[in-house]
Amino acid sequence: LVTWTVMINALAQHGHVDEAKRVFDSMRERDRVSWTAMLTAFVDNGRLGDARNLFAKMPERSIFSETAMLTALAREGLIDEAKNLFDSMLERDMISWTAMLVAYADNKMIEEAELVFRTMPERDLVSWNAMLAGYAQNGQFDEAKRLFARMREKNMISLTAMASAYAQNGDLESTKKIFDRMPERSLVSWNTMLSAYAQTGHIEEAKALFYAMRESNLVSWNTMLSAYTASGNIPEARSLFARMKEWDFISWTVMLVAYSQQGLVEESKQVFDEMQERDLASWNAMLSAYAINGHIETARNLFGAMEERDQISWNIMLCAHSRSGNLENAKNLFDLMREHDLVSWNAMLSAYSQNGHLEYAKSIFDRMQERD
RNA sequence: AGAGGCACUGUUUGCAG
Repeated sequence: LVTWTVMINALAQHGHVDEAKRVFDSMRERDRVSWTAMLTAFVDNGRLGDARNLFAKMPERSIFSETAMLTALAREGLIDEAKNLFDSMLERDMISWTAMLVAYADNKMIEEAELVFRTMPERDLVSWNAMLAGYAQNGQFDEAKRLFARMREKNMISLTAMASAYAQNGDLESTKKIFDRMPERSLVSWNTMLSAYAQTGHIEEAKALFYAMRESNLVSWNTMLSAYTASGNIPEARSLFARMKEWDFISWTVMLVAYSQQGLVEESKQVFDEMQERDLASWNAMLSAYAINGHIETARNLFGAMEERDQISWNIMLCAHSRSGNLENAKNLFDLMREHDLVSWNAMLSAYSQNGHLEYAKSIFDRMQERD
């Protein structure tokens, strides 16, 4: 039984989910461990539907399978379902509480995450790290710093998370200070340092670090790629892109955006067309390429052709109309949107002000729930 | 002896910077 379960894990880790499922189906007996192993096999390979079916069919749930399912739901943005599952759990341990914390943080619900962190019965280093990363990833830099200062125990992950928060804030010096003082560094830590150089335009340092790294992965290559594109160095970016062994959505999108930022929409479109598969962010990037380069009609058509749209897609169109002073279109879009975030409100604010409706702009401003 | 939680890269936010 154990051997078979190990097999499922191994197969799933190499992306052979269907093989894993065949092994699972052929097992004479299964225990809770093998059920959970199969569940995470689906989850790790992005098969939420299968994971749900399996979860529904499980003879007995355990805290393991429930936590795994909770995380899977949250990663798909199904935070309400994740919360319901959490509430229905018969027992919860530190891991499931932390999973719930992360579920909120991943869905940008930082206050809820905070509440979980404060109310959970006990916290270990992972919980602290999760809260720290939650702050950092949601742009709550001061909160991150404060929490970091309060931590009585820190490991490599805590240090890397804090370094990353500094990097995001453009504070190269502090990032480097943490990095240099780290007792041990993982590839992720190195990538974080690389990213700090990239974001602050220190190309030479980025390059030196990149080539000095003992090992590198796709994230390192993508980061180096964005170091070049962020500084407008398309030729170097192209050459690096050509030397890459593998590419993911991010690599392609970085190139697409680079062209768009130089006003080279045709080149962006070429990149887009060369992509074998596209995710929503790459569609949005293409949409934005048209929108910010004055091809609003083309953007509109693309928007209409998209199978899936998120808040960002809508904002791109809204901002395009707002920028071009088309108040009516902006307003229509705004009314059609399900949700309005800061970006959408700002776009409307700017549209009204541009058209001389200052008082109305003021009234929008007063109605905004969040401001920055 | 086998299963669940944490860190790194891309897409939207102005006539100011």
